[in-house]
Amino acid sequence: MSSNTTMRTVAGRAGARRRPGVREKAAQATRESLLRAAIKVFARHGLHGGSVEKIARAARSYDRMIYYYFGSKEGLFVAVLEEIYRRFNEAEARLDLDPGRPVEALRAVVHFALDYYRRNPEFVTLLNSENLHRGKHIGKSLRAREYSSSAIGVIDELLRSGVARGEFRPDVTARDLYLLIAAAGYFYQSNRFTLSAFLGENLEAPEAVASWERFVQDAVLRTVLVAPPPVDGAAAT
Amino acid sequence: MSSNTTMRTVAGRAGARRRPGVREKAAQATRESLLRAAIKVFARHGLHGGSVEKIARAARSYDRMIYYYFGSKEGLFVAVLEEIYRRFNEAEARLDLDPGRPVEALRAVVHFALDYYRRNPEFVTLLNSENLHRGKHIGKSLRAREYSSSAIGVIDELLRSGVARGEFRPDVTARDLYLLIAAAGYFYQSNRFTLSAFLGENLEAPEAVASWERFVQDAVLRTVLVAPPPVDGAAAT
Amino acid sequence: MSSNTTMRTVAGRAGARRRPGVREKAAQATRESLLRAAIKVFARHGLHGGSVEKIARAARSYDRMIYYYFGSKEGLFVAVLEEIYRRFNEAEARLDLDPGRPVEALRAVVHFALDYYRRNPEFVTLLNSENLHRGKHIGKSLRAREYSSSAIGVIDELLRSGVARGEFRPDVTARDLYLLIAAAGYFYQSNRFTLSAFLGENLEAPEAVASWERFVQDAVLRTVLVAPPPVDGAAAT
Amino acid sequence: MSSNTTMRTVAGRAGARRRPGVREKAAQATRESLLRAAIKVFARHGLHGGSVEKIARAARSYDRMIYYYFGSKEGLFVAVLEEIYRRFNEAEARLDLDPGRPVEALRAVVHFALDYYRRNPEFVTLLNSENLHRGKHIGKSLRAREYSSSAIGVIDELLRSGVARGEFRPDVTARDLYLLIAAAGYFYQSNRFTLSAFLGENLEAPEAVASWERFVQDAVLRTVLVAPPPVDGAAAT
DNA sequence: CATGAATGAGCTTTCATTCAT
DNA sequence: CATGAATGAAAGCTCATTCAT
Repeated sequence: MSSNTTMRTVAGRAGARRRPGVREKAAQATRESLLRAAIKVFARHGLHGGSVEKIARAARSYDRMIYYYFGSKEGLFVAVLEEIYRRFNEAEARLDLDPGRPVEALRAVVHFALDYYRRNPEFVTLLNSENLHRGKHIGKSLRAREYSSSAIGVIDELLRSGVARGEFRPDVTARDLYLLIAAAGYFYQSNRFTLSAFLGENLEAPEAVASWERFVQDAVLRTVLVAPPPVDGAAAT
Repeated sequence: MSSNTTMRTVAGRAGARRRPGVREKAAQATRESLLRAAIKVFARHGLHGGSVEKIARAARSYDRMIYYYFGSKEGLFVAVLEEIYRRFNEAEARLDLDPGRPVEALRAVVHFALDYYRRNPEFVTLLNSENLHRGKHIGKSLRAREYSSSAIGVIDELLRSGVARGEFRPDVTARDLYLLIAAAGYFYQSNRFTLSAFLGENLEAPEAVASWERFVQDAVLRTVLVAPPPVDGAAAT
Repeated sequence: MSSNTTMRTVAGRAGARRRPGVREKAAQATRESLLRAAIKVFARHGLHGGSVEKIARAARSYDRMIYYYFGSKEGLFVAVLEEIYRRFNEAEARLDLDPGRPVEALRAVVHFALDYYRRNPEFVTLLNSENLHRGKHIGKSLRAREYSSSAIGVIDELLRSGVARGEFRPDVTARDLYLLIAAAGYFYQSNRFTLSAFLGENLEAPEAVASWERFVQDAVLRTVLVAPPPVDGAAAT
Repeated sequence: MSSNTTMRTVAGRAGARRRPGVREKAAQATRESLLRAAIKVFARHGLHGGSVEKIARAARSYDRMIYYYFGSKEGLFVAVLEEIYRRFNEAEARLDLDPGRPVEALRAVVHFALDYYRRNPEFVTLLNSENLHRGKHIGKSLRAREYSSSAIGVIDELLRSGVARGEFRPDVTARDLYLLIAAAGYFYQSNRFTLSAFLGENLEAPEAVASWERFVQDAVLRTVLVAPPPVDGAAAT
C-alpha cells in the first residue's frame, strides 16, 4: 500500500449527516460487490492466487475500481479481513445464552462455533491466508482488533455461573476453553480434505458432523464439570 | 502434470547392484536440495506464492531441474507433501509409549503432537495450502495415503488398556480423541498470528505454550477418565 | 484460448454514436499494427516460430497487448487468418469480368489467381501453417468461413456463358476448375524454393512467371473448350 | 550446425568392406528409428514445433543420440529431407510405363502423383516446412539435389511418343506438364483442411478423391491431345 | 464515477544443446 | 555406445498497477 494513493470510503467525508444520493448508492453497491467478490475469490484461491482481475470480473466491475475504493490489492484484503471479523462478531453477538443453565449454554456455544465454521468456510480459509502471511494485514487494521471476541466474555460468565453453583471447576479459564472449542471446530473444517484422505472417511457427511459435535460438547463439559456424568448413556445426553 | 513429461527418479535402473557413482550422488543431492528448498519456500509463501525460481535459487540449482526431477511445479508440491507426511510418520513411529501406564502415555501423546506442530511449522502451513486446494494433490499421491497415522492405532491401544483397568470410559473412540488432540495442537500453531492479535497476547511465549499443553492434557484426560481427579491441584498433575 | 480471458474489441460499446476519441484511435492503431506485424511474423516463421515478443516488437508494442486484444497467441492467429481471407475476398470482389467474353474472362481469372499468390506470399505460407495444424483455427472462426470464395460463383457464371454459346463443354464444374487454377498458382508460389533446387532454375524470374501463366491459361482453356485452338501458334495466344 | 561437432555415419569408415557387427546393427537401428520418428514428428509439428525430446521419445531413445548421429536438430532435418526425397525417387523409379500407349501412360502418371501425395502426407508437410525456411536445408544437402525427379524425363518420353504418333501437340513441355500434375496433387493434399472449411465438403472422402483424379487426368490429356475426345461421355472414360 | 488502454516485471514451462560418465 | 545430469535462453502467459479520458 503506497502511501500516496488516495483511498475513498464511499461516503466522502466520514460522518457526514447528508442522506446518500443516487450516485453514492451506486458507488456503495460497487464497493460492496467488489468486497463480496473478493471474499469469495481470496477464500478460494488465497491472497496470491486471487488476482484483482478475477475479483473485478466476479463483481462485474473493473480492476481499476479496486484501486479506487481500496487503494491496492492488499488494502482490499485488509477490508476483507475486517468484514469477515465483523460478520463473525455480529453472529456471536446474536448468541442468546441463559447463564442460569451453564451446561446447556456451553453446549450451545460449542454448537455455534462448529456450525459457524462449517457454514462459513471462507472465514476459515481467509484466516489461514492471513496466518500464512504472519498476521501482517490484521496488524495494519485498527478496526479488526476492535472485534476481540465477545465470546470469551460470554464463556467467562458461564464458567463463573457454573462455579457459583458448585457444578464447574474453578481452575479452568475462559480463554483456554474458548481456544479448545475454536480449535475443535476450526481444525475439523479447515483440514477436512487432508483428514478425509488420511482417515479414509468423509468428514462432511451429516452424521460425521453431528457425531463430532456431540463428542466436542462432551469433552468440553467433562473438562469443566466437577462431577461428570457416569458412563452409562452419558456420552449422548 | 502433463502425462508426456519425462520424470526421473534419481537412481536410474532400480535395484542395480552397482554402487552409486559420483554423478549419481550429486544427482541425489540436487534432487534432495530442491525438495528441501521447496518445503521451505512453499511453507512460507504457499503454493502460488512460492515460485519455482525462488525454490531453484534457494537450492542453488536451476528451474529446469525442477522439471527434470519432478515434472512440474505441482509434481514438486506432491513430492513435498509426501515428504512431510513421511517425516511426520517417522516421528510418530519413534514415540515409545508404555500401554501399562495409559494416563502417562496419553500425556505423552499430547506432548508429542503439540511439540511436533510447534517445531515443524512448515508441516502446518503446507497442509493448509493443500486444504486450500481441496486436497487435490494428496489425492494424486498413492504414497501419501499410505501414511495413515499410526497414532490412532496407538491411542486405540492406550484407550483399551485404560478401559481394561477400569480407569477409562469405554465410550470414547480413538479417532475422536486423536482429532481433538490434533486440533488443539494444530490450531494453536496455525492460527497463532491472528489469535495473538485477537487475544492481545503472544502465544509463542514459552509459558503460554507450556500452559496450553497442560490444559490440553487435562482436558483430554478428563474426557476419558471415569473418575477425574478432584479439583485441588488436579490441573497441574 | 481459455474461456476466462477477457478479450476486447476496440470500440467498447458497439454502435455508440460518440465519435472516437484520441485514445480510441490510438487503440485502433495498436490493434491494427499488432495484427499487421503478426501477419508478417507468422508468415515468415510459422505459428510456432513466430513468437509473441517478435510480433510485439515489430509492432512497437508489448506482448501484454496481444493478450489484451486477442486473448492468446492462438486468438491472434485466428484474427490473422480472418484478415488474410478478408483481404483475398476483397481482391476477388474487385475482379471485373465480362461474362460475354468467357475465354478472355477465364484468362483474367487465371491471371488474378497466380498474380495474387505471387504478390501476397504471406497468404500462402499462412494457409500452409493453418493446414499444418489441420485447420483447427479456421474451424474456430465463424467469420473466416463466411469468406467462401466468390470466385467459384464467378467461374460458374463464365462456364455457363461459354456453354450457352456452344464454346465450352458442359461437363466441367466450376469447383474443379477453380481448384485447378488455385493449385497451379499456389503450388508454384509455395514450393518455389524446393522446386528451384529440384529443377535447377529460378522460378521467380519474370520470364518463368509469365511463361507459367500462359501455360496455365492454355491448359485451363483447353480443358473447357469444345474446340481447342489448333497447334500452330496456339500456345502463345 | 556448428562445424566442430562430430557427426557419425553409422558404418564408421564409409565404404569399409567389413561386415556390420552386432553393435553396428544396433546403432543402425537406433539411427533409423530416430530418423523415422523425426519424419513423423517434423511432419506433424513442423521444424520448430517438433522438439528433439519429442523425437527422441517417439524413437524410444535419447536426445543425446540425435546429436551423436546427426550433429544437430538441423542436421536431422536435412537427413529427413534427404530420406523423403529418396523415398519419392524410389517410388517414381518403380513406375513402369508403356511409351507405346502415351495416353494411358499419362493417366498413370497422374494417378501415381496424386496417390503418392495422398498416401504420404508427411512428404507434403515436410516440403512445406522446408519452403517456409526458403529451402535453406535442401541447399545444404548435396545428396538431395541428386534426386532430381526422373519423372520429368519420363513425361518427356511420353510426350515425344505422343507427338510422333500425331496424337499430342508438340508445343507442351514436360516440365510444365509435370508442374501441373504435381500442383494438382500437392495442393489438394496440402490444403485439404482449409479447402474443406472453405468449400464445405470433405475432400478426403473416397469419391471426392476419385472424382478429382479423373478431372485432373482429363485436364492433362486435353492439354496435350491434338484432338480431345468429344463431349459425350468423354469426361469419364 | 467509470472504463479502456498501457506497462513492465514476473510467472511456469519448454527449448536446443553440452557435460560427464 | 548409451545415458543421466546440467544449463541458460527464451517461450507463452498473468500479474498488480498506472495513465488518460
